[in-house]
Parts: sequence; C-alpha cells; structure tokens
Amino acid sequence: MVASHTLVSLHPTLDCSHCRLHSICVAGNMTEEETAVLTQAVVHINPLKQGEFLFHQGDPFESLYIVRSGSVKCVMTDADGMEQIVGFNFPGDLLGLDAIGERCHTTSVIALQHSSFCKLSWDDFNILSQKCSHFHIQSLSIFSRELIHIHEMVMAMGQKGVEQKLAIFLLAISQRMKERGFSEREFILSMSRSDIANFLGIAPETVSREFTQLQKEGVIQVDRRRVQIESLENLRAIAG
Amino acid sequence: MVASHTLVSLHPTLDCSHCRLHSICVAGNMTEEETAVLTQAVVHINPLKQGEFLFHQGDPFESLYIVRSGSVKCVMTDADGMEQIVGFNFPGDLLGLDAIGERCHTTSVIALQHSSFCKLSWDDFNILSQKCSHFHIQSLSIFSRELIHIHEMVMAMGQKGVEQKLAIFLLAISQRMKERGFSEREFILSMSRSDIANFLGIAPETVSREFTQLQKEGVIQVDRRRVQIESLENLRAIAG
DNA sequence: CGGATGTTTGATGTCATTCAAATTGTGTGG
DNA sequence: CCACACAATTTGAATGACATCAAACATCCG
Repeated sequence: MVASHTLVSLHPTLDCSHCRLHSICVAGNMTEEETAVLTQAVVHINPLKQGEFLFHQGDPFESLYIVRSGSVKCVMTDADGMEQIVGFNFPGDLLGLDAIGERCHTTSVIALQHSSFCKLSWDDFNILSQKCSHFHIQSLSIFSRELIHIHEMVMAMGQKGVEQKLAIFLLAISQRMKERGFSEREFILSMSRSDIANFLGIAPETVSREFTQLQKEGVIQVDRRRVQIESLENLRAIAG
Repeated sequence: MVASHTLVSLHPTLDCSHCRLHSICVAGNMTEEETAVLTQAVVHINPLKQGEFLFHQGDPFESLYIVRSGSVKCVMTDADGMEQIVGFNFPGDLLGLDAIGERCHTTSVIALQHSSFCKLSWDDFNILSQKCSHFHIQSLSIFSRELIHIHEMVMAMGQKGVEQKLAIFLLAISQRMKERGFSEREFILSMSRSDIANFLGIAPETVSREFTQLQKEGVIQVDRRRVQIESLENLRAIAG
C-alpha cells in the first residue's frame, strides 16, 4: 500500500527521483512529489541470474515489474508446447501488462543475464494511477508503445524476407540502446542466436547465415555477440 | 468534457447502460451511476460505409473509438509502402490505443462493412479513469487483452504452417462471435481473402487453397464468405 | 448484360528450412 | 592453467513448403 502521508522513503537506497532510468520509466513526467509517492510503492526484489524466471506463464497476477538492469525475454508457450518469444525487454521496460485482463500471466519472463527489477503491486499501481495523472498517462503511454513495438514486429514477420527481418531487429536493438544512453553503433546482444531466430520466426541457421551475409556486405561487423553497425544508413535501406 | 453534475443524458437515444455490448465494452463492471457518467462523455459519430476510414495513420490523436456495429481492419503502412493488417475488430472493441504514447495514430482503421462507432475523447477518457476505478481497470483489461491477441498472432506467424494459421484464424473469429452472442459454428467473414492473407502473412492463393483443403478434410464448409465449422474439435486439433 | 473485381485452380520457381557435419566457445574439475 | 565434455554457432547440400505467375471462373454492380 502507498504510504502517502510521508515523503520519507523507507528504503533510503532506493529513490525513483535519482534513478537514471527516470525519464523512460513510469516515473517520466511525474512531479518531485509524485515521484516520492512512487518511491514508497516500489520494491526492489532479489536480482535474477541468467535463465531464471521473473514469473511463469499461468502465475496469478499480483504485480507489475520494471527492468532496472540487465535484460529479459518474454516467452509464450502454447498447448502443443511451441514456444514463441514475443519480446525482449531492457531497463525501464514495464513487464506483466498482458496479465491485467486475465488476472494471470500469459507469458513467462526469463533473465538473459544477471538482471534486477523493481516491483510494483497492482493495488499500488491503481492507487498511483488514481492519485497521479502523470503516472496514469505515462503508464498508458508505455503500454501503447508496447503495442506499437509488437505491431512493427508483426509487420516484419508478415511482409519481409529474412535479411530484412534481421536488419529490422538490429535497428530496434540499436534504437533501444540509444534511448538508454548507450552507443547505437556498437553493442552486445544479450540473447542467443536461437532466441533471435525464434523471435523472428526463422531458423537459427538462417540467422547465422544472414549475420555473415550482412557482414560480407559491409553493413555490420559481428564477433560472437558483439555487433558493430558500420553503416546505419545501409542497414536502414535493407530494412526497407 | 464530462457533465458529471447531471445524470440526465443529453442524447436520450444513447445510453451505455442499455447498450447490448455493455458487458464486453469499457462499461463492463461499472456501476449504474458510473455508466451514466460514461454516457455523458460518449458521442455517436456518423456511420462509415465499407472502405471508409475511421482515422488515418499519422492523424493526431484526439479520441478513442469503440466499434458499435460492423467490423474494421487495422492497417499499418511502413516507409516502403508495405501494408500489414495488424488486427480485425468487432463490436465492443476499443480502437486507437496505439496512439496514446506517440500522440498520433500509427495505424489506419478501415470499415469492412457498414459500421458505426462510439467516440470518447482522450480528455474524457482520462477524467473517467480518474473518477471511476471500474472504468480504469476495465479499460486496462481491454488494453491487456489486445496485447494477448497480438501475442497469439505472433505465435501463429512464427511457429505455424499455413493450415494451422488458417485454423487459428477461424477459431479466433469463432471465439469473438461467441463472445458477442452469435453462433460460434457459422458466421460470415467480413474481410476478403486478401485481407486474411495479408493478416496471416501468406499469399491470397494459399488462403484459397487451404480453405478448400479444410473443406476436403470435412472440418469446415465454405461458401463464399460464409463459413460453417463442422467440427470445432478437429479444427482445434489442426490449430495445435 | 458486361466490365471490373475477387476467388479458385494449376504449373513452375525460389527462398528458407532441414539435416548433417565441422568449428568454435564455455564451463568444470583435475 | 589446461584438458575435456557439452553447448552454441557456423557452414554446406538437399529437400520442401509456400510464393509467384498465369489463366479460368464466379460474383458484384452499374
């Protein structure tokens, strides 16, 4: 529950107003005072190691989570055991939105590396939405952008060839790195080739081939999981 | 703006509490009194004929819309002119959610048949969210289910063969018909073969072939746009 | 009725998958 | 620190699923 009668945080080490993700997180656009209320509601949970689950598909819905550091994949498994990665998430991203309607998680979230999270209970989320219109609008905006991301994903899967898909994927990662203050030209992929393949709906071998193909064309440099984009322009041209 | 000081509707012919979509629309779970406030805010706009636009991609964001009758497709066009249908929507569905974050519509919505809509301005939406916690939660739930739908879509596009895709598509339509009180076994598709093909990321000819294939297998009966599901069980088995 | 549009069906081609093997990377225990 | 086993990635060759091209057919609407 939000302890709105005091602005003094019970967790002095944790303060949303000093968080470097402030602007891209739900706290964006909130006043100093509103942020203090948010700080009261947010809980830091134990960090996860690579491969550990933040929550499982089917778990009852209790809280939303925000990635604080590291990265995760969001996986959906259907009746016949097929797995589909429906998204990768990075610091500042909000997790668990799909569970609101059905009151249980429809995806599993798995850490791709050592990762930490903020936890915000559904009750507190609603109280904050009611109290702080900036929070309300900011969280809806994040929700909305999530929808756009997945729409772009569907566009890529439906309309594009494999080289285009990979280019679009790399540009999306690049964009997210940039938003978070990292280099848009050089980064380490936190997911495996198989994860990328599954996400894009293609075979892992094809991902490999297209990586080397893009390298041959001089658009990127790949070494293991390190990617350097030689020409963003050319990559955009390929993405279409 | 919501005229909350009076519960008497300015549009006597329009009353959310008597709407047959009450339960699946944003009005679901709202109290009688809250519904009255919603009624004040909602505006009925001119109906659209087949092929007409409710809004265009790029239009500034002002309002959300709810399908009252008929059906629409939601289309995204990218830089190189490729079009992707990212969803079909039916009575009770909320439209325009993708525009909240970017303050402009990222998709175009086109009527598949003569269709009518309710309009709810973004300002009123926020006021209602603030005032009525049931409305707030209900709209988030609808938002959340939209995410699940598109995730299921991505699953189908990434993991499944064409026969499965079509089976999944038909089951999704069947489910939506059922939710709206129509037969889940027999319905008229409001979209063309090309629309279905585009949505599923396959060729129109392939849609044709798979329809006849499913018919040969005795799972469905197709006549033009009328579909009869002979065996929901078998169709589910094919969908996987 | 007649042209335009949408749909079905058939023949051929192609891109991505699949299968298989080689290579490299990673973690663990000696 | 090195050797080993296991996992991930890369590369090659063959197959296959779906797309594309082309034409016939049906439907809709004036």
